[in-house]
Amino acid sequence: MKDAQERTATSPEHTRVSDIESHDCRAVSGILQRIGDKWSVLIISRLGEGSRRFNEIKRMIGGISQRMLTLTLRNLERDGLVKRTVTPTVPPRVDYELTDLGKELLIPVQALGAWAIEHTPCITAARARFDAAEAAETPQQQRVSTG
Amino acid sequence: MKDAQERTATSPEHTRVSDIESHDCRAVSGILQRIGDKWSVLIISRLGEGSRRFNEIKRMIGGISQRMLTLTLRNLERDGLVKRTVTPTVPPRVDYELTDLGKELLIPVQALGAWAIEHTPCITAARARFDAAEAAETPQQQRVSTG
DNA sequence: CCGAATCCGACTTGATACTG
DNA sequence: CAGTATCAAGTCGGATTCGG
Repeated sequence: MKDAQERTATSPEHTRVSDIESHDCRAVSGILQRIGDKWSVLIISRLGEGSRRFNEIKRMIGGISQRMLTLTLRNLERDGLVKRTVTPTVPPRVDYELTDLGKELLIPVQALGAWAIEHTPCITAARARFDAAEAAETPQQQRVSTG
Repeated sequence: MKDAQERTATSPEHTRVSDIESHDCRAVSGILQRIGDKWSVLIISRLGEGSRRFNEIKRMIGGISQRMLTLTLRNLERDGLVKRTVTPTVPPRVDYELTDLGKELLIPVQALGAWAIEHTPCITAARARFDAAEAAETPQQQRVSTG
């Protein structure tokens, strides 16, 4: 509780940016930032296969630190997306699994995932094209004319 | 180009985290971080209605700085999601619109958006519950037992 | 009107060490 | 095994300023 930086940073007072028209989009944006935070989707996907233990998840993902795993898991739990079950045995055991809400989220997330997998080559190609074009014109021009 | 910090930060060499099984998930994660970066979804949504000018988007979203709008738009353009059209008139005019790829992305994004709008109350409630429970046990205990 | 460049604060992420 | 605490670095985002 010292830093108070690890929780959600959505300022409740700052929500009224301009008008009511954007409240839908902000909701979407908020969800996307929660699940788009680099680890959440990976975890949710793994958990979609079934209940998993802490280090099991850690091992499956590979590259995540305990800190980030704990943090992400707690945020997910906080949002009611995953359920945490502790078994106070001598070697402590904690299992995580998706809640019904989490399982529902899995559906649109996987849809997006399917899109991503299908179109990643397109995006990669687009980036290559863009970078090439940028590199070709930067030395002398801004971004207009040339042809 | 001084800082070179504004472009994508996905390390190409670091992609091989552990094994091949996670390559799908990392693709999803990558896409999610692109579109989950606080402004992309808002912009894509607005652009889904049709072609828009720079300050038009800025005004519609409200709360975004030129810097972020420019940056986000360029990243989106780089990924082949939006098309940029300049009209070199005396007051410069630049229009942005979704490409076909962008329009396709709009579909799963809107699905996720629908989910978000529908379940935001659930999540908010879950958060409230979690925070209340946390506040009730933190003063003396960690996260186990209590009852 | 569109956008680039700079400065700077805040949040995020990670490495490491320590506890139960 | 599971989780916390601390510290350092990297990235993001915003205000401001300047140019076409």
